Amino acid sequence: MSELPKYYVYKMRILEMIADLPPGTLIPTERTLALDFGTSRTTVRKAIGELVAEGKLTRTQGSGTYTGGPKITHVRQLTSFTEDAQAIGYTPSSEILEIEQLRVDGSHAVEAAHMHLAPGAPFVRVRRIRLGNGEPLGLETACIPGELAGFDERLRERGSLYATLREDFGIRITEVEDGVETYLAGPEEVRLLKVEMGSPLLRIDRTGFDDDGKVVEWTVGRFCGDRFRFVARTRAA
Amino acid sequence: MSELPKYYVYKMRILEMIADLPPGTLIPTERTLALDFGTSRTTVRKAIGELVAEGKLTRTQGSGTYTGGPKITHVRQLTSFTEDAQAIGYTPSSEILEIEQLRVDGSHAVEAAHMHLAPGAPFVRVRRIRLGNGEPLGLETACIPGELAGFDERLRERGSLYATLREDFGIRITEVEDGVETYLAGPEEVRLLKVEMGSPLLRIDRTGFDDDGKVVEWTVGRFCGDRFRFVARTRAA
DNA sequence: CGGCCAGATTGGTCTATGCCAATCTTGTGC
DNA sequence: GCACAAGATTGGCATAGACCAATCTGGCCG
Repeated sequence: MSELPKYYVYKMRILEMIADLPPGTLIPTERTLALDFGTSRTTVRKAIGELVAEGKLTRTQGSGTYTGGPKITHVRQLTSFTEDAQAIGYTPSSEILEIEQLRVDGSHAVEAAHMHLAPGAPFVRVRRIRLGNGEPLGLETACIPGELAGFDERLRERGSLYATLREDFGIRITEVEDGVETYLAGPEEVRLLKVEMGSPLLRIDRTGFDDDGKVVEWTVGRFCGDRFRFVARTRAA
Repeated sequence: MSELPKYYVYKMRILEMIADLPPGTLIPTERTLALDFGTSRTTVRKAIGELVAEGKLTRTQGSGTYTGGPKITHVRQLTSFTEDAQAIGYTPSSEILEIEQLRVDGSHAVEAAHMHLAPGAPFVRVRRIRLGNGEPLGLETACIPGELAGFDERLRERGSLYATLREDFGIRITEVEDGVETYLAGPEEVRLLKVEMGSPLLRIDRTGFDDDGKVVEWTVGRFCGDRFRFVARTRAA
């Protein structure tokens, strides 16, 4: 017996098989591969499962398993998703799920902590799906402290959160802090982002400050790790 | 039957079980949990597997499954691992695996592309394990274009790559671009970082530029997604 | 020709089971 | 008491098979 697990050996063999295939190519079925390799379907599934998590394959129940495409690179500087996505050359869009004007209560402990808000303080919460070229890339929840009259209509009109804050409400974000960590997809992400249960996501949270160092934005996004790449460029002081 | 997969239901039940437990607490065995839940061990393993990938549990063969600790946050500005890690309050260290003075050949296609080097051009490659408080956090491979005489000794002496480049070789990095994406652990990461096969990692690549915009550093790191959090802070122009 | 339905195909989940490898425990012999 | 070896425990890997759900295909019928 080899030193490596079988499923990992097959993973590498499948990787070779698909290396030169164009994106979207159908590969043999799990049952076929199991027969070819002389192993069980369970083992093949584990191998394919990792390749799916890495974005090299995609599975569709009832249809088959296909090769995947290249990653989309996302440069995030002092701009927003909408603003900088356009500059890179893919078409960004958003689907608004929910806009609410809220007041801090017991169920907003996390938000309140990040924005330094006392119980009862007003804030706006926006939940959106982020799309690139029509494909869902991530799920983003943005919170802005304060009471913003007519925010709903303004945002739907402009499309860009940052532009709306700047143009319509005079809120200027001059410094941001981005945090990135890994996260595994749960039911909500599966449903909205069309990823597999348990596939790794990038959890990106952003805190935006104004000139006075006050927190004027707090956003959490869960982006597909296999379709997304976070880039930050930093200059010397 | 519920709409959610069983393994996901059990994952949540286990999550509740361990919510209030201190880090390092032993939880029941997989076989016990399978009996308690009235399900198979395979299903319990899948549930536990995801919790492990998220860093909430750790498994040790022959010993048992234990609750995990909180994440370490890593702020990365225009500094290096060594330099900024100290500021946060945990003890960073490195274990040098390999230092080589190389020349670009066919096996260095990726490195050559990122550093804009022609075949035959010299560069130094350093492979290190990054530790925080003695625990392995990541695996980093740094490449620096050029022929750096006595680099090996200087680096081992100083410990910090950036300090060595700056103090001993007059190389100043004034701008960096960091990229972050997800990655799954393979055999090498399993061996060196003590993570599970297939667990999600943060793959962080950094390109460093000097005043002239020339690439003077290219680094790739694979950091434990469950122990690591990447933070970038950006100011307005 | 177009629309619809039945069956085949394919991935998704789960079970039951076996053996291996790392670790821990226990007891024996010195 | 201590060291070491044997056995028990625990997670790691793999198998074979079953059933479900989504999808696709092909043929029938209007």
